[in-house]
Amino acid sequence: MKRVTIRDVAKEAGVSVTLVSFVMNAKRDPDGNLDCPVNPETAKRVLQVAQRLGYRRNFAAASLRSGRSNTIAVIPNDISNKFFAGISRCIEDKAHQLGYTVFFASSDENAQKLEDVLGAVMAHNVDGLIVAPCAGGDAAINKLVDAKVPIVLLDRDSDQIQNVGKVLLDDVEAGCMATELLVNKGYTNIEMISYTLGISSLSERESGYRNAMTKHGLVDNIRIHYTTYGDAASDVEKFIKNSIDRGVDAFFLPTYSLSALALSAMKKLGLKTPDDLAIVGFDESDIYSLYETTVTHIVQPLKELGEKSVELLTSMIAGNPSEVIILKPTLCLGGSTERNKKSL
Amino acid sequence: MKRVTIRDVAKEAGVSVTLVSFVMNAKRDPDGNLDCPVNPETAKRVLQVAQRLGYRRNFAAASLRSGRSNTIAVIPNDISNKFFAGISRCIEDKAHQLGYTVFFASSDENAQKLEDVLGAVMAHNVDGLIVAPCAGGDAAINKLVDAKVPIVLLDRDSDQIQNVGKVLLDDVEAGCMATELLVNKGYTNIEMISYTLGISSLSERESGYRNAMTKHGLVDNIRIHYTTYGDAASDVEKFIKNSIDRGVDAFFLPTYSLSALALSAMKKLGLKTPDDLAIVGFDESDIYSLYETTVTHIVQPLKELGEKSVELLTSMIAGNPSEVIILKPTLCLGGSTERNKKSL
DNA sequence: TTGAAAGCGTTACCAG
DNA sequence: CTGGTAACGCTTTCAA
Repeated sequence: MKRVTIRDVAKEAGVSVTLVSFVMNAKRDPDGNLDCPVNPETAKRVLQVAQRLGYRRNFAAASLRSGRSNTIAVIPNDISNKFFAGISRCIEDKAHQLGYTVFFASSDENAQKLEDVLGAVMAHNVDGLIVAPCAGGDAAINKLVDAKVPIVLLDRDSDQIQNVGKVLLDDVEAGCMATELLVNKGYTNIEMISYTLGISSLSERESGYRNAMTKHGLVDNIRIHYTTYGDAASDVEKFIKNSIDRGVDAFFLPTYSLSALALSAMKKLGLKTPDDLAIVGFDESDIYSLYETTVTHIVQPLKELGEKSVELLTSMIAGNPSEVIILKPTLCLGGSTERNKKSL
Repeated sequence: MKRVTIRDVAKEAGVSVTLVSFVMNAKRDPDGNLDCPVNPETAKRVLQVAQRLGYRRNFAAASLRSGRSNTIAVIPNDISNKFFAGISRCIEDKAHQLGYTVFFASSDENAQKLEDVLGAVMAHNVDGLIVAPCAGGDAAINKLVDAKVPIVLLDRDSDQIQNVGKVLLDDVEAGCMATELLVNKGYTNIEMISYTLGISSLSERESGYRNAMTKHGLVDNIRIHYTTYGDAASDVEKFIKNSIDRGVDAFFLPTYSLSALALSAMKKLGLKTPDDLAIVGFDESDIYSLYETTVTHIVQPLKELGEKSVELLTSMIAGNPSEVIILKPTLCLGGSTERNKKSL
């Protein structure tokens, strides 16, 4: 079961390896014709022979020679988290469609691990990277930027990193949207819980919250509680418990995990939404519709985020300049922000 | 910014490329010493030079020459679904730890797409595959088995595929466990909803249900409703609605998505668990603890499934024989099966 | 313990 | 339009 090489095809078709290489690399133009300097007759014969022999290009050899690998790497903090799992699927589909195969590796919000996996994927000659930078990871990423590796930052920005493509959510708008909805529904004592992760998406959602509160004359009520992944479960419960005594009437949770923890804490504490506390959550999940009262939440355009990042990256790989793409969040209304109404 | 090659290192260290290659491929033995036929002094010098020059192996070249790539591919039906997203993370961590980089690609329960992505990853010389076979995908997988590609079947079995490793859940036991719990709690009119997917995990969970019902003299109450991904939402609601009239008192849902749909339908229909209907769901999710009544569910050992599959695959890549590993599910009790009790 | 040299399968370059 | 041939960077004999 020896591997069929370009040489076997060439011999069988009675042409040179060069011809075969041309044909195999040719793209079909809109008319379905091969776009290469080869006699169509010959090309067709080569194609048939290749098909018959079961030839498949050896990417390792092609990569070694050409420097390109038709491979990209996607590095989120955790591929199993809801947001990235969804987006990864969109990335994968788009990449496959464009002829790329994709490596996935999680950085774990850990700069050292990020550097590790960057090293690992670069050793495989990936043509480009889609990365969600974690705190402290700027240096490692910049090293690759300097080495001219095409990179797209996804979901998180970093002003320490220049000359890369960016596909981001308008996080300020997201925070603003959530807060203003609450204000418009009559809530005033609105607080927020966030992680001390040092990533742009969170800090911008916080800015959005602050801006909106300030704009509506609620600057004195601004309060953001901070926690970490490890302590989140107990911290969130504590924050919520204490807040009730202080007369807080609404919480904005800027990530899915914080939203789930908040709902869980409320259930445990016997608090109801919206009666005891209004809630605006983040990202999509079954829990928002299955919770006793449906939960209002901010929705990110996953499909677009994923597809745009692949499109931008491949465009950069092809030599085009980097771009910054900012996508808009949308709001999905639930009962958790409907003051004085019992909702579905 | 030219790439540092083994030659550069050799020249700089004043040794031959062979030596450098030896050193770079040597594994550290338990004492931390390099396990290769090279003078320790020389080895150390080479290592230092490599470090200083920032050398990193070019896997494309290594792969071309050696036939190995230090790459594996993981092909679930959908990397964004809850179960596979979780397991992918475990696979990724273990693979990284063993020095492998991993491609992910979804088959979409589509035999043609499976064949596509198999072709794509094989062209990249992956050393082995972890696959969750979809209906009709046996032929494509068998072609690779015949080509001696090490393969581990994960989560789903197929008796059409021989000579591969397998890491599976004891799905019969899972179905049995769920059913017997319900029987022991006093439920007798227990039904099940499943997909017509033609995959082993589902059909074995059905067998478990049937076995348990039969064993407890409830053979006449056996009833499995079938649906498809596309129609699931409306079908599940219909099944549940009709079942109430027939006096059904419990449902076993053998996947996460069916569980979520069932809970959603019940909410919509104003049915309560366990009062109107007892529920046993599948896989882990926040919804089971956040639902009005906590939901009893079957838990798969994700971490073990992921890690074992990587360990088995790498062992097979190293030339060891294939194995079949069957892991046991566990039960997580909630209020949804507590007849006549109002639970947390 | 060390080194020279032969490829691995492609693509890129240069001729015809 | 077509074909020869030299790399690409590494691993792997084989010899010293």
